[in-house]
Amino acid sequence: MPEQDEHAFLAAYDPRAFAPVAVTVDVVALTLRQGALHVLLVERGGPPFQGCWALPGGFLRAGEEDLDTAAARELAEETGLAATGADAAQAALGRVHLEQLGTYGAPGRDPRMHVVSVAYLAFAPDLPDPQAGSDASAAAWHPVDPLVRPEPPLALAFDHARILADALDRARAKLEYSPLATAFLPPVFTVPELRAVYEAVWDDKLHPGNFHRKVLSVPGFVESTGATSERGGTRGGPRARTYRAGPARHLHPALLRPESA
Amino acid sequence: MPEQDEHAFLAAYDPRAFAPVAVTVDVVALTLRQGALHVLLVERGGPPFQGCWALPGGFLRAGEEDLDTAAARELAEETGLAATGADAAQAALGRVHLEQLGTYGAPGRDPRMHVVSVAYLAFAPDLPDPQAGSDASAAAWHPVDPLVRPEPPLALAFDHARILADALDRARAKLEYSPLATAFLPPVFTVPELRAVYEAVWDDKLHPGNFHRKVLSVPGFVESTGATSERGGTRGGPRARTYRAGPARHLHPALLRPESA
DNA sequence: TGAATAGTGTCTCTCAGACAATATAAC
DNA sequence: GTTATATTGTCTGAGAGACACTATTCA
Repeated sequence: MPEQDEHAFLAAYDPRAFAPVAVTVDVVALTLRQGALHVLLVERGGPPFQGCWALPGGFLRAGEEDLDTAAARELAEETGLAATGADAAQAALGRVHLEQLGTYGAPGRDPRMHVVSVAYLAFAPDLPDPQAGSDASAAAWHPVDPLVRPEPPLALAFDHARILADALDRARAKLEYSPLATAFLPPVFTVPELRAVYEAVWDDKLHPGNFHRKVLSVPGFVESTGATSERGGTRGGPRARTYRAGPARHLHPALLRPESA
Repeated sequence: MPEQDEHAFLAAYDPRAFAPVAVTVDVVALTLRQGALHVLLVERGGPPFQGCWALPGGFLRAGEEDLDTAAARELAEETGLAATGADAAQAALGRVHLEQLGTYGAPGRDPRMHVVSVAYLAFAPDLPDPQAGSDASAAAWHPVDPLVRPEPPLALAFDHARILADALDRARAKLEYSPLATAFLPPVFTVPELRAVYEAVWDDKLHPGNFHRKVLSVPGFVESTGATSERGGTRGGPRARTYRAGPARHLHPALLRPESA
């Protein structure tokens, strides 16, 4: 029997006879701050990649938790919001949308051992800065834009730049056919605020009039509250009507991205 | 320090101190046979779920291979096509489209230990039956339709019924905006054959005239060969022109599913 | 008062789908 | 010949995008 086949034979019947594999869960948490897309990063305290920024994440608690649970736990821990106990922070975390992005398992992606990372994508409303003193004392929200340039001024650890790029692709695509843009906003919002989300994620200007008509024409996307915003725009203009997220899980018809050739 | 926190502390610094996690790669291989969608299943030779049918898969070779590589290896092994060495089989395998579907890691999904499975989705042209005598002597193509009924006559092992359902959702969605329907067909095909793929996967009748015009209007979807098929339809009709898959990776505009409300 | 913005109206172009028509090949 | 199918043509309605217009609010 060739060595390769014997290798496979043993592995198929006793995984413990094999080199160990570690499973981690990493989270790409996206939020909007001052109109710009931000991602949550933590600074690594030890090698490898000491001093580099990385996506928050950690090892799966084997035998205890599902992948989704682990992702939610990591996000709560690293934002420091779980520790504060503040009602507002808890409520904000409760509205976070979390979904699986993909799994990365190239043998050399972690120099210490073979690590398989399950990446999650989180859409969050504007969350406060992570609290100092928690596990995530070296965590902060970073603007996404400089991180994805050809010459990023800040190199991410491991293959996290690739994971971030995949996350942005997914986020941009999801805005087209799902109502997840509302996950970036408070429970009550205006159509211009919703348009700002699309413009920030797609990095493109949208036609205000056409966007407004299109959003209201999609069944179940938004529901009117009957009220209007407290103030008009910062540079003038009438008060906008306010809306809540509607029950639709898919947008029909979709809001297609301009120039998406 | 509470026990839970100490647990996390140890896990963060030495995964080997933790309960082990196994990583497997499972493949949902879909093909068309006699106009119906089929999935590749293997019969389990030992407990748990002895005698049940399951998706082909196996343990990741830690330190040796990437997830994509493992999925391709499993598919080749379990179809038995890798072992035959037949040129036609090799060529068929080379045209298979393989993409990551998702990762499943609930603690109880395998009764023996915590197993995290990375599921892959494969679109294949009509492949021959798996060869007896190989590792996959108990492998066979099964029609998908009975497996997804409310009362399936054949219960799949583990959570593989759920994985199969997710795979079908993904496949149906991907036909809309990607040219992957051509992955179910030989290199040269006709528009009616392509329509048969859509009808089988979507389980719906499409309007022949409109489908034909729509396919030809999407830039880069198909390229004319200039030739026509050898024979007309089995029940009459003129010979159809033949086409190759074009260079487009995304369909613009998309081929929307009927009634996709 | 002036500038910017919310929201609506209108027009055009594209595309999806229904239906019809013609030519070709199996039986 | 009869029937089924491939392919093209035509019509209608929905929706996307461009542009224009009015009303409202900030500075």
